[in-house]
Amino acid sequence: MIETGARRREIDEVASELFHANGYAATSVRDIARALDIQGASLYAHVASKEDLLWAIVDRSASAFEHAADRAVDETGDADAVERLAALVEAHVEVVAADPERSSVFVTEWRHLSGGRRAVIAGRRDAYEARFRETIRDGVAVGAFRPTDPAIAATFILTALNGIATWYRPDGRLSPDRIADHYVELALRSLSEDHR
Amino acid sequence: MIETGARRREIDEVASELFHANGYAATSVRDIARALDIQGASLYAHVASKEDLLWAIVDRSASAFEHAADRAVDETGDADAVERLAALVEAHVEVVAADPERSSVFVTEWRHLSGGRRAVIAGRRDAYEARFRETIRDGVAVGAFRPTDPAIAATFILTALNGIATWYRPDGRLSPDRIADHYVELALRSLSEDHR
DNA sequence: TGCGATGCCTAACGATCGTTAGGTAGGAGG
DNA sequence: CCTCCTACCTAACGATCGTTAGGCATCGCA
Repeated sequence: MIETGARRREIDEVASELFHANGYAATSVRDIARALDIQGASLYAHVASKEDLLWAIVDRSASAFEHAADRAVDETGDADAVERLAALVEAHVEVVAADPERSSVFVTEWRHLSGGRRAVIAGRRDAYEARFRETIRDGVAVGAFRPTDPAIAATFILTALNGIATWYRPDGRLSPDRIADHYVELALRSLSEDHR
Repeated sequence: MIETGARRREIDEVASELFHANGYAATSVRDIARALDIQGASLYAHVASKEDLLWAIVDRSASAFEHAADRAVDETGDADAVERLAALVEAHVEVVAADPERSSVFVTEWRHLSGGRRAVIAGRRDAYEARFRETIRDGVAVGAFRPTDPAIAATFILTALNGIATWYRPDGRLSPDRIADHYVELALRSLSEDHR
């Protein structure tokens, strides 16, 4: 029975911030408790283990990316691969900007999950990456993108996208919209046909 | 007096592997010692502290990137911005491929350095990123690249490049040369003028 | 008025952390 | 032969780790 109350959500948020700032392994349960002005042991009234905290953050973030990609693909209908890739990139940027801490924890800390959970996340990441890869493959097939290795191109674009989570701050110079516009442009052009 | 003997180099290498695989904070001194078949305390005959180990790895990796970029820029002479950016990207890929563990530790674990050292590395990273940024700015100025925000473009390209360190394995499907070729192509096209 | 949640407390557990102290075995060089 | 040096050992330090046990106050609701 997973707790989902208001207090639990506060705990998740604080944990996200600290895991983002210092990393999962370097953040102690007592660090999280101190940020909430309670004792370390008191956290265990809400959480079964430290790893469960990480799991809650990573699982929710993975779902956010998946749902955003679902929505993006649905909305573009059966448009061409170029538009679908643009929608995927835009959706990804929006998810990151909506919660950069959680997203960055998802991207960088999921390896600290143990065993089965790590495998589950690895699978979901692969599936998510496959959407980009296959959209690129489709675009190459119909001549919308230049002939290139879809796996390399997808990894290139996705690692660039994930990098946003590590540097984006809501109070920074760039609005999420501007970032999304630029990244869509950079990603699409990196696959564009003519050049020079 | 910094030790540079053969044994110390083995220790650095083992530490690189473990910091890459599990992260700095999640790797104990005794983990490193076990991989060397010695006792944890014995490491302190070679190293002053765990953080000094991280520092040695990060400092050497930073120098590798800096020297490679120096060489790349020297060799292209006063060629145009397009060629200089291509040389920078290629050099970066080569450094990563030459020692992926060390590079990935450099990219992901430098925040665990304390105080002054972290600031030093932050500065060197900024300076390195500035080379990309200014090359892009030059290219935009002379019309070799489309008009775009050089800071965003540089970050886009560099985070994609750094991502290589996390997934590249020497025994993988892709040779360093092929990766470099593809990444140069992707990076240059992302900045190219005409499109569609 | 009583009752069960809810939310936090103190105290403590065994394990593990980075690190220090002090000692020993073996090889190189005078 | 003696001495220094390198490389490692055992033992232990105080701190901190994740986690458990058991108790106490406050609240909504019957």
